[in-house]
Amino acid sequence: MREPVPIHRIVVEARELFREYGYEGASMRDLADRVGLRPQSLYTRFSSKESLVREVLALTLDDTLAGLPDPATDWRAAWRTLIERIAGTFEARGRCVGLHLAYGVTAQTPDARDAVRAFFARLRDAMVGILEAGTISEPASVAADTLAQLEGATLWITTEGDMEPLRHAVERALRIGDQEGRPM
Amino acid sequence: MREPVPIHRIVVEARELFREYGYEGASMRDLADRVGLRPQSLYTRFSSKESLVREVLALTLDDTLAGLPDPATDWRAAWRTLIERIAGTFEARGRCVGLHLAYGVTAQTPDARDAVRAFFARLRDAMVGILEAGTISEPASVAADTLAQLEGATLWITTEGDMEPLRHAVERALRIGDQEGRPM
DNA sequence: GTCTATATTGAGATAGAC
DNA sequence: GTCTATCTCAATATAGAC
Repeated sequence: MREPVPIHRIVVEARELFREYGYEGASMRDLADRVGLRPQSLYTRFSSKESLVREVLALTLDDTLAGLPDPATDWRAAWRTLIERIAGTFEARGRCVGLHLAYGVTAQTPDARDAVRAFFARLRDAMVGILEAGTISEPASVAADTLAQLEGATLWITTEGDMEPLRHAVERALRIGDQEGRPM
Repeated sequence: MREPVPIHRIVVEARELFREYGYEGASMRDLADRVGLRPQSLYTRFSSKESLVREVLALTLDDTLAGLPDPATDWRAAWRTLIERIAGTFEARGRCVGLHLAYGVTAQTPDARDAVRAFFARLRDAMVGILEAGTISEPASVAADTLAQLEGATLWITTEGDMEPLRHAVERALRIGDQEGRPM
C-alpha cells in the first residue's frame, strides 16, 4: 500500500505544465510523470484534462488573494502586496499561467474557457475593491489597465528574459493614487 | 491539372490558426482543410510545421512595417500609423499571433523560438527608430513598454471582448512626446 | 487509489504514382 | 504540386483487477 498522491501536489504540477506549455501543449502523460503516477490514474482524481484548468486557477486565485492586508485599514498596503505578488510570480516563473490559458482555451473546451474568464474577473474585482477603498476614480478601468500592463510585460520576459518592462509596469501601478487627476 | 495553391494563401491561413489555437493547437490537417489540400501536400511547400512559424512572422512583420511614413519627415505620423496598425489587428482579430507563439514555442522548437525572438526584436527596433527621430528619451525602454501595454490589453479582448484597455494603451502610446519629462 | 491493458483518435511526417 | 497509402508515435480516456 502506497501513499496516495496529495491532490494539491497534482494541481501545482498541472499549473507548472499549463504555464510553460499551455493547454494543448501540456499532456496528462507529462503530469503523471511529474507526480509519479500512470496517466490513467489521474482520471480517478479529475474527470478530464479540461477540469484541471478550473482547479489550477482556483488555486492560483487563492495564492494571490489569501491573507492580503485589509483595504479598509490600509488600501495602499493591500494594493502593493497584491501587485508585488503578481509581479513576483511573473519574475520567478517568467510568464502567467492565466494568460497562457486565456489564449489557449477555445470553444472546444467551454468549461475551461469559463474558468479563465471567471479567474480574471475575480482578480480584477479584487483590485477594484482595493482601489475603491482608496477612493481612486474609475477603479474598474484602472484595475483592468493595471493587470493588462503587468501581463503584457511578460512578453519580454519570455522572449528575451528582460524584466525591465515588468518593473516599469509595477512602478506605474504603485504610483496610482499619488496625485489623483494626473494623466496616466 | 489544378491551379497550385499560392504560398501566400497558405501562410495567411497558418497565421489565423496559430493566432487562434497557438502552436500546439494548430494542426497541419486544419491548415490543409482551409486551403483545400491534403495534409501531406503541405510538406512539399514547407519542410515542417515548425518552419511555418518563421514564414508567418515574416509576413506579419512586413504587413506591419511596409510603407510606413518616413520618420525623418514626420515621426509622429510614422508612430501613429504603426500603433494603429498593431492595435487595429488586435481589435479585428482579438489577439496577437506573436504573443500566442511567444508563449507557445518551447525548447523543442528552437527554430520557431528564435523566429519569435527576432520578430519582436525587429518590431521593437522599428519603434525605436521612430522614437529616436522624435528625440524621445530612452527610446528602447519606451518602445518595449508600449508594445507590452498593447499586447497585455489583448487579455481583456480575448476573455471578455472588452476593447477599453486596448484603447487606453493606444491613447498612452499616442501621448508619448507630448511633453518630454512627464511621468508615465 | 493505483495498476495493467486497451480503445480510439489524431498528430507530424515520408514514399512513390500521376 | 497534389494525390493515395502508409508509418510511427502520442494523445485522452475507459474497463476491470488488486
